[in-house]
Amino acid sequence: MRVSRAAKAESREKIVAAAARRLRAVGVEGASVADVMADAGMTHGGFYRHFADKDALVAAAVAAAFVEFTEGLAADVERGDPAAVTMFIDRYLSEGHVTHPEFGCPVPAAGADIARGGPAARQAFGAGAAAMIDAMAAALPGPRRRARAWRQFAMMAGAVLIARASDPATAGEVLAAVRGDGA
Amino acid sequence: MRVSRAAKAESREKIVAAAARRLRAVGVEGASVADVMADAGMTHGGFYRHFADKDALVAAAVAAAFVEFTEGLAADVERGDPAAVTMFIDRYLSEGHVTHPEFGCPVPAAGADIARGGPAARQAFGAGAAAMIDAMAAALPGPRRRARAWRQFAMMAGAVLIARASDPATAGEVLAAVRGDGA
DNA sequence: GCCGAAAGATGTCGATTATCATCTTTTTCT
DNA sequence: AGAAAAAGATGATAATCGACATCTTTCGGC
Repeated sequence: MRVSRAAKAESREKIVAAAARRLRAVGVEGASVADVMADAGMTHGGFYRHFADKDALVAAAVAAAFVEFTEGLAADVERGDPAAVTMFIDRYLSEGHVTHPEFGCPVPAAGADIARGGPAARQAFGAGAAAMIDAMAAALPGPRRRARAWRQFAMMAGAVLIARASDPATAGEVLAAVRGDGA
Repeated sequence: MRVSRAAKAESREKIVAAAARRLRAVGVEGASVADVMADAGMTHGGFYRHFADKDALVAAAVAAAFVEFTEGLAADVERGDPAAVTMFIDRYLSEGHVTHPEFGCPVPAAGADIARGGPAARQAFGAGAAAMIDAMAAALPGPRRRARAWRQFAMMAGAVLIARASDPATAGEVLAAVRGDGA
């Protein structure tokens, strides 16, 4: 059952979107090819018409996850909203982000998995993170914006990672400490 | 071939130490029971004489990994070394730590895996992280030590995670930015 | 309109893994 | 000392997963 060019492109997008979500929810190894294809509304058979192997899918999914998660920030920055970074920080440290990694930042959700993977995924990961820093730095006032954006972002990613992996009391403590930082 | 009580305790320690290392190197799912037992110098058969299931091993290994990684810091703090935190930070952000997760901090190496695991592992993770913050805060001058320790630690963990998962250029940028922070 | 090509379905295969069963051998308790 | 218990070795099992083969059906080039 061959489909049109447009339908194939649509299929690929569905696969990548499904992988981007499932990858953040259950990790790279937990996101089986068959499960991702089922989420995309297909069977596992057609997978290798779109990707050479699972590594290629992971790389594409990481890139898509960064774009999806950064959309809001990028739009606010583009509009010149002076509260763009503050709103992004609040969202990042929100309870919703901690409890729903499948729609969240790829760094705490899949960073360690990507670190163990191939260079293609790491390239996509680094590019996605750098793009996010571009947006943050553009909306930040004062000097040394880029270094300050990296530090702020690293702190948020670490806090969400610790909060997700800890008991509720410890999670609350680290989130409160990082939320309290006015920088 | 039954062994003595002392030998059993020694076996258990070897299993936990091997799991703590392998868990940080290849992740929870990558660290198979058989591999861990082989690292400990045994076959997979005796595993369930020590642990109810793999989750129990992971919880014990996470606790051991925190203790092992925090040993140096805790000793320096105990001795009253004023540079204890500074030395810990330098070690945390060193190239050796980035490239050798098997001996490093459990947060960037296994945090996401623990977040997806059972409550026993999360309890051990939170307790280990809190103990690390105890040591840092005790050696930090000034007010609000505990919150500042959490922020510093979250930033370091996030930076190492990003560095490991990114291309070399991006990794160098985030590490330089976080190293440059005098706090 | 025809024919080669290919997207996706169905099925399979080898490898891996957590867990359990059994057996041997040595320890520990009485 | 003798008997029961158990640590660890060996082996097996059911489930899972990545990857590939094959088949069907439709698309795209002529």
